[in-house]
Amino acid sequence: MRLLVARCRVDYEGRLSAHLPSAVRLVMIKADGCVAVHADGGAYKPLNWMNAPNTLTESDAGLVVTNPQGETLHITLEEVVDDRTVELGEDPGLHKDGVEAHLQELLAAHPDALGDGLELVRREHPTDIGPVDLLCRDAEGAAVAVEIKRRGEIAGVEQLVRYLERLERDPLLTPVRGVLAAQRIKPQARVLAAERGIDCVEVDYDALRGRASDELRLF
Amino acid sequence: MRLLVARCRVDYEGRLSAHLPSAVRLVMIKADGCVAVHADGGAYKPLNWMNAPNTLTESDAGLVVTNPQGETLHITLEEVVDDRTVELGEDPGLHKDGVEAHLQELLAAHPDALGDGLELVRREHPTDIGPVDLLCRDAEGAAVAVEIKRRGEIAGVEQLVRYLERLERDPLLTPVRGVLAAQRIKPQARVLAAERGIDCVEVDYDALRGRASDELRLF
DNA sequence: GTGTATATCTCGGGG
DNA sequence: CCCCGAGGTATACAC
Repeated sequence: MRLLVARCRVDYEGRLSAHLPSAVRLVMIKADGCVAVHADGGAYKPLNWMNAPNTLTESDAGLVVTNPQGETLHITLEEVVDDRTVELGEDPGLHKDGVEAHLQELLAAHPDALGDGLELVRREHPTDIGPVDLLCRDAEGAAVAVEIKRRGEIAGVEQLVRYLERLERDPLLTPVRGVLAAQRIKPQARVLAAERGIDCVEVDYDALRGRASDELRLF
Repeated sequence: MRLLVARCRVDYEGRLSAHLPSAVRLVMIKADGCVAVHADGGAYKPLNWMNAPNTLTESDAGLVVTNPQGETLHITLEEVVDDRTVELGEDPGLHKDGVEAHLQELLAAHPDALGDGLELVRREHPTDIGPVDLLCRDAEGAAVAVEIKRRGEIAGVEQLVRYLERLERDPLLTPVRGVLAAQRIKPQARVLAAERGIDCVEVDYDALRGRASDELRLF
């Protein structure tokens, strides 16, 4: 990784045009060739960048980065403050826990957390516009489609409505009830869900995980 | 800005849990206090980060960053390879051209690009859930609501459907036709738009800009 | 502050 | 390869 601190101007031409007037900034060039120009603030997003794969040419004037789509990033160097290269090596990568996939696993194992007597029919039940997270049957044998989100927002309700439209057309399933399950559901999503006849269930991730490990302990 | 290159382990606890095993990485600490941990590849997104505002405490063991929401980032330092601080100063900021706002300007000036005989009534026509990008009348005097996107996706169709629901309630407007205008429209968005009776128009940004500059040249 | 819409989104998965 | 969905999305802006 090369860390170049310099007074520079930057111009990007591609999906849009973007220009940075002269200032001192950090130019980070990674081993895979990707380039990012950072100011001393503004979260982790760079002011300007070019992802790999690209071709980088350097001259006294500065850097020109071009990618296969014909986008260009021109970095005009006016004064180099610091320029060093460090060896980082391969990164073993990030391990995440607590994303939607885990919530889906837990709810597939414990569908009754979504309603008494609910039983799983299948996960990722396919429709022609994408898979429904969980398809269940309730105690009366009626079909229940479940959309799972970490955070329940309007988009999640609309997604479930689209699935329900499709599922209702299946004579083996109809009528189909809809359930939006999330760790937190926003008030506006609740309002829209109510209008569309969809039930909302807030799920306690830690409690579910606790149930899962309790059961493991029994065996 | 402080650029710390070190063998480290990183643990984030907050909206999810994320862990990085030991490796050499760049820890970037900006003047506003935000922290980003970068590997030597993978575009501009850091492996782990903590945005400002936060509190940063440092010891021999490493860094602990905490934000007001109670999220924590632990960076355990095992071996410091390099550690330097550079002065960057205030950044004059980025100037952009070619985003959705510009497409809206161009289409407001040339509504007939969306359909023969279309005329603009107003931009950003207000409804109680937000403004419609363009409200037009067609050659027969019927109302047309236009939603403009750089890329037409399902969310854009849903957005337009919500606006149409509201506009239809206005006796001076109803019936209202919907048009989704974008530089590119994805297949799934087309399918949903067709079901909802919404027209799709792909717009050539460069051609529109050419028309605009042609007209300037006439005067 | 919440809510809404955008983004050169990035990133990963599936066909 | 493209399409699609998720994200600790981040960011700007209106209310």
